[in-house]
Amino acid sequence: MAFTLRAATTTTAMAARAAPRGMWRVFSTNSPDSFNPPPTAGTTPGREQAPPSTNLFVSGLNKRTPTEKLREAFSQFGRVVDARVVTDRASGYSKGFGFVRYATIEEAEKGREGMDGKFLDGWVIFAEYARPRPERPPPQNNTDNFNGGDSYGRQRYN
DNA sequence: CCTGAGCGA
Repeated sequence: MAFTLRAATTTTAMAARAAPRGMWRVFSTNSPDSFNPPPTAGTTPGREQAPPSTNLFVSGLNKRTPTEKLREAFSQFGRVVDARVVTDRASGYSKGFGFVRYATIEEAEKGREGMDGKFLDGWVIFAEYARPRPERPPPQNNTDNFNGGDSYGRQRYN
């Protein structure tokens, strides 16, 4: 009577290393009893979404995801005119988010609905409309910037 | 080389 010693193989954590850590942040958004939505604070300036445009803001990117990877990922839903992963100019590393510009707003909408919440390089990405932003930092001390001296950007406050 | 909310040189 000899029992075959079958070692309880270490079948632990077999998928724990197959997914990045940021993956679980999506599933950990449950509040047991702390369900208290602020009744008086329904609008948070800054967190609101931007109006539909051809420009998309993609966040949640893997910091190692290159621009071309972002482009070809969004190209499945439309014609990407321009794609860019924002990288820090000082170090050159990605900041974890980027921008994708489609040819039309229709394609941008399909791309947003098609890529929002999807996986890219093992990370759940979020796609939303990018806010209109000045191509240049806010006016500070432009003493020689009257109205016709736009030598850097084309967008002005008029 | 970084590990995570975020809107770009």
